[in-house]
Amino acid sequence: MTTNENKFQEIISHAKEYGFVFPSSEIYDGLSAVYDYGPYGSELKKNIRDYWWRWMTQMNENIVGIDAAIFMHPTTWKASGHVDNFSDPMIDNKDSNKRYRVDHIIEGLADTLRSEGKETEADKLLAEMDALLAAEDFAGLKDLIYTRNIKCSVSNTCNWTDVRQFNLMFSTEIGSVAEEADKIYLRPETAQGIFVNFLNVQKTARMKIPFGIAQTGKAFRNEIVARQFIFRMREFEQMEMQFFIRPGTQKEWYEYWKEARLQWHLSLGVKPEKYRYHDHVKLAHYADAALDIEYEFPFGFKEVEGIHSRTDFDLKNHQLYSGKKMQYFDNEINQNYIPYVIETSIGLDRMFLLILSESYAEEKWTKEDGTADSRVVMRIPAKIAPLKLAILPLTKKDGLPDIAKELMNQCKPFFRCFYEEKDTIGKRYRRMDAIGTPYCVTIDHQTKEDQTVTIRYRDSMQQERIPMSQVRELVQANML
RNA sequence: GCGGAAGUAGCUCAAUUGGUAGAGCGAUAGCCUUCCAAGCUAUAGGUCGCGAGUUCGAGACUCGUCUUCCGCUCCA
Repeated sequence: MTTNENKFQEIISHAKEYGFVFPSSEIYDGLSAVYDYGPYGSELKKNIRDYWWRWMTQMNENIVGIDAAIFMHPTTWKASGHVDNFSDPMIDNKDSNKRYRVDHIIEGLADTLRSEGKETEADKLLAEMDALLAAEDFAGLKDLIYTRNIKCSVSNTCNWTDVRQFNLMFSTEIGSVAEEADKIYLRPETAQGIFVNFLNVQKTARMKIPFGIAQTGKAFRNEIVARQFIFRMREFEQMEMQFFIRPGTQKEWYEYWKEARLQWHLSLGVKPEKYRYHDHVKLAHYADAALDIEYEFPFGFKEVEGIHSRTDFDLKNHQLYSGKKMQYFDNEINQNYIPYVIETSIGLDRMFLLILSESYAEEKWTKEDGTADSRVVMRIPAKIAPLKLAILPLTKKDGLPDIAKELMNQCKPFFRCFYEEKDTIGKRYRRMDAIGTPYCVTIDHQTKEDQTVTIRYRDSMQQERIPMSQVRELVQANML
């Protein structure tokens, strides 16, 4: 465990030192739990996003993409249930100025009762609380806290404020005059942008059920605690796909996407034993089945992607709130219905962290002359590596840089290349290992005679001589 | 949010009892022309996280504050 924690620290340091991830606004001491992606990080993130996008849309003829706005009509979030469910009643103690979730302090009392053997009393208390929460009876909740004499653990007093709703959605005002009616939210999930466009997409792209709509984009949640580097951030990017299906077929499609999405992860060469499914016991308000695909991060198994069977909850509610029919006419069975939905939702930032965790390695070995040698290598899969190819003239004399630049010009329209003539060749290889460049090509004096170059492979450190004319094809062949 | 720890150059760390802020690595430029880091020369880079206080004098002591990490908490 200790070594894993160290490894996590090393990954974070490495990410900063080599231009993958910086703390946001670092010159102002940073902004808590907000991060910026650097030169190599932004490339890697883009490549992960593109790889997902191609796999979802290009490789599935029945899935199309959209790019919806972050701002949405306020009613969207009433229909989706976020206004009611994405928030928790809170209460503040006036003496200590501490804020608590109401259900937590009441559950705390129930636990105390249980530990005193008063099981039935504890159950009765929780039942009472659930009824009040369901009825949104905030005054009743406050009474409950007072009559049970629940005290603040800091000030040890009962001097409470009223119970208030604390929303986990970020809000802002649209328009230059701040009025209640103009209050809008930053989307807490990208999914709703897909649901409200269901009819537009289905009609314009002439989609037939079953079909999917994919989208990537930023979402915002005002988490009480955001931690663990880029794992839990208040601003994050999702890659989501909503798959619309005939009601009653949700079980089989749920199973299908559960398996298909794991295959996507494995296609990046991640070891299968690092993944596991985690079925949700407590289901969210919209779901009739849900699971997480978890990855073993240095800090334990954590969710990377969620597969949710969302039923017709979202479309049905948008139909209710908007008054627009969110229906599909199915020719095969000659019926109108509101489609059911299977959602696959993956956190791009989490996937990024997964790739860093999986790729980062420190290697040590003994050289032929008996001295120790080592390197830090990022074994990032070639298809998503920030740089694909480094082109290195062995020396900067004898016209070698000219040949190298010629190869550079041949390759750079097709993939990201990097040119470097500074320092010894070994040092340049190490630098490329540290940012995960899968291929290095060296131009030497022999190149001038027979047009061959040395290609060096990052993972094996093996090298071989190939004709310079084959470099582009070789790299491209390994990018898919 | 609570508790604990930490913050000095890009990184890792020094600086005696409170007395002029240093090294290695890295970076940049040049030399060398070398197929797996750590050869030579030079240069740049720091209001010691920030703000007060004590003191003739603070990187060091005191208080506050910010940030990060760990644990708890939270987590659609």
